[in-house]
Amino acid sequence: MRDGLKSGCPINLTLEVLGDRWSLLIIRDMMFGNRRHYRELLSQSDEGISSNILAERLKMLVDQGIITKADDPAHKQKAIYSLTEQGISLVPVLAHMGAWGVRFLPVREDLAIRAEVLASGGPQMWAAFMDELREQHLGARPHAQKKGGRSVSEQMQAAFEAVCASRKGARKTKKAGRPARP
Amino acid sequence: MRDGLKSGCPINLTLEVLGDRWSLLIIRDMMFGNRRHYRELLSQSDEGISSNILAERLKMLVDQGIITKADDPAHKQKAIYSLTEQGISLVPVLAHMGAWGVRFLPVREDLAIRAEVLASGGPQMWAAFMDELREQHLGARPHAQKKGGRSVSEQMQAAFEAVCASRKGARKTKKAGRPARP
DNA sequence: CCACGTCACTTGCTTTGTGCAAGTGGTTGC
DNA sequence: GCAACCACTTGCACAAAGCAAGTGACGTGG
Repeated sequence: MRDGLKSGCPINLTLEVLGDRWSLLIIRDMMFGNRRHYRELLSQSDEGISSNILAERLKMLVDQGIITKADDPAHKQKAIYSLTEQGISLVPVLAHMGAWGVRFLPVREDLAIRAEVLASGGPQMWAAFMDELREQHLGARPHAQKKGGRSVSEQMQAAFEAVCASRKGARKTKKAGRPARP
Repeated sequence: MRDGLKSGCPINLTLEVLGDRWSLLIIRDMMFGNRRHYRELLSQSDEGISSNILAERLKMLVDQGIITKADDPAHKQKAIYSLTEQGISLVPVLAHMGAWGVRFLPVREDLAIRAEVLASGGPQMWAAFMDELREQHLGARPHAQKKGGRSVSEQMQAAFEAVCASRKGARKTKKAGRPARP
């Protein structure tokens, strides 16, 4: 079953590519954490991926056309991994998975805030975020106005820091006037 | 990995529940193929799940609150599995995964048509489909008008049969389309 | 009322995949 | 020149997947 496909069903094929414990976490880190190097993905991962698994998955994701690998011009032994359009197209999938996790699973508040922001922003915000990713990963030109001058990543980051601050201050005013999820 | 959570990130938690090769396929069959019994899930699966894996995953999905198990009143030795609201909430995730697969992977035309219909219908159609699932699985009352009198499952089924018919023109039916119960 | 098929699983065993620790050879900064 | 760093690779233990066969409760026809 290495390349022997169990069936041509789109959901099955998607699962054969991404249906393991690590691939989507790597993509998540590249998308939301802006990790572009092997070492960053290895040591800044919240879940502690091991080096052989990371190497194998990166290779597989490159083979599948979900990411690309390029030399870092600033550092000969480093490689830069970038999302392709195919990888960027996973934003809605990850957004929905995050929203589902936030709603039904015991998530940690600070780690959930990005998913909440993204979920509450809806498809419009996802599209804006995908444009930002195209800029960062594909070198595309920005073609959409940023709402209020803040990028989606900045909004997520700000919300994250706000939650961290309010957690630290135990009983601080909640700054976000963001609509709570249903 | 047994119960030890790697992190409280919503995407990671979702993957710990659903990030294996079979769970989402079982849910897909329950959603789109209306398989409600162990035997149906076992023998009508396109991918050929084995009995022990199916039994284990069903137990896990029940534990996670994604499905429920009940006695079949018509047949004492049968059990009926139903999606919970938590399971039904996976419709958008599956819809996006299907759409992604259709766009980027070598799907088989006839198996992809349902995903295409659902993707083109957008969030509105997903909501309608979720209402139909609430009827079938939770015994909820229909509370939305069906567009043109056709349910979403009927629309998907009709599109599937249309594709099968046009393929049959080219000689043979490979994988006989088994009609899902309406 | 009993033989036989069906039901939802279990069990035993082999094959495959995953995860950790340690190691590799090349590169960079001092 | 050499220690630290880089992206991996190797070896080995263990967990999960897969297959075949088995289990006992149940249902059905004669």
